[in-house]
Amino acid sequence: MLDINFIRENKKKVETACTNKGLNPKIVENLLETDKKRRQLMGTIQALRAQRNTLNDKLKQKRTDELLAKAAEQKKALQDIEPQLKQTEAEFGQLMLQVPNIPLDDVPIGKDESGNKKVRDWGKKKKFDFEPKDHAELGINLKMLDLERGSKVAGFRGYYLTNDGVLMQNALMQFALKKFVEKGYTPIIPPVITKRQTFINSGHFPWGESEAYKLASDETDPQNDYFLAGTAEVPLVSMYANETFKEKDLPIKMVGYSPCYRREIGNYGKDTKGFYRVHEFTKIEQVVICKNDLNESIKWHEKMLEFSEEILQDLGLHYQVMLMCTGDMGEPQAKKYDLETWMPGRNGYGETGSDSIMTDFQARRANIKYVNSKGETKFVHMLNNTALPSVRALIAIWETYQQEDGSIKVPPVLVPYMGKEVINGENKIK
RNA sequence: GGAGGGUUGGCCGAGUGGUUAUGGCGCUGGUUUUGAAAACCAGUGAGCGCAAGCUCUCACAGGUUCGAAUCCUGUACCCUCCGCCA
Repeated sequence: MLDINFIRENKKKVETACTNKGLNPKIVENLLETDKKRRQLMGTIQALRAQRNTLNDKLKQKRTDELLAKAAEQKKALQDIEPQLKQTEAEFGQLMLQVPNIPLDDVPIGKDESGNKKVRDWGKKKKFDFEPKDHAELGINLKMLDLERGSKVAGFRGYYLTNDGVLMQNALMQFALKKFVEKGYTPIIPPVITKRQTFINSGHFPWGESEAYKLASDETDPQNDYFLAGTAEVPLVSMYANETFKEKDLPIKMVGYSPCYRREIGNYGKDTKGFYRVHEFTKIEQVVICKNDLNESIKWHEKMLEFSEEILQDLGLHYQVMLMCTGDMGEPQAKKYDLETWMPGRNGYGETGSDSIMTDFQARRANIKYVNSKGETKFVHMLNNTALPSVRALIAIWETYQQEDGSIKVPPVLVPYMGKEVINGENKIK
């Protein structure tokens, strides 16, 4: 959420942000009209309430029938107009939630992924002197993946991960967690069954509601609806909702470990081969809370990216860093990098992470503040970045580390976590 | 599932229908000091307004009342106990 004062003073800028992010800029006009109406109603009601309070002061001292009659009249006048304000404020609140964050100045303007800019890459595309297989074939041959039974039981995009697939996923998660704990992050397993407000706080709602699995519904109050989070970012952003930090306690560095649930409703028929795009996976996610200072946010944004790159480098995976353009970055973000890892089976890159500056957009929604050294209360800045996702990391590793005999070499950093150096379909560990 | 008790400002905590929501801690500014601490003075929820000032705010949402932190109803959450349970 943006500051309404900022929107009033920077109407053009906000409209441009809407246009560049592919949203209808008309919402800004609607919002400002509703805001005007709301403030007029507030003025009228304030005057009426002032009159009422004066009357009540008099009544307190002396009760007369005349005063009581006047007071009853006052009450009626207020009762006539108050529902209008209530309605207008509800509309205002809904419109405020639809205004996106403003992209930073160095974000390229573009409609879709073709507008993204490559920042750098690391490593090289793996060359094979034999015909390489894709992850599905490798996984099935080596008894790590069962897609047929997965879809029998869980439907389209269902999968069973088995044997060394399980060991490698756990190895990856533990490897990444340990790295972030060493860097001073607090490891957290958050709840992923969370309330509607949690998704609004993180900025996933209203835009992404159809992407989340809805669990329970309370017809009397939509605030009591429960959804499954698609990333640990959702519960981590709200962990400190409605709380106020002291500046000396910042930054807060969290590394979440959670399952992730995604309906993939807008991606029907996309990436149907193997288990590249699935409804459930696990992920290690970084969330940082820092003070309200853009330079501080930018510093953390780069640092968080570096940490995620370090993991891919340790795993020996070739990747590229992309700076997302306005049309491909999502409504709540101010700037976003995607990390794309080389996957030989796709003969292309696949997204394995995204690193975002949220400025105070989430903090306003979640009401997370801090008191600075001057005693002023401000909204915090928040950032998030994937540390490592399970499924797509497995794909990149299997495909990159496959050998001519059909086996897969375990990346050296994972050997201590897996207890073996080669995956060859035998279910044995050292 | 059942019974009871709670939710007040950055934090603690008083307030059971009627001035301006006690008090303390912390924080900010000032006085004093070589500097600091201590002490003392002032400020310290939000909005509107140049200002005087006005309005809102006691978990959230309704209701009763001329008037609600206070009474009633619903919801969320926390605590204690009973039952069930991996």
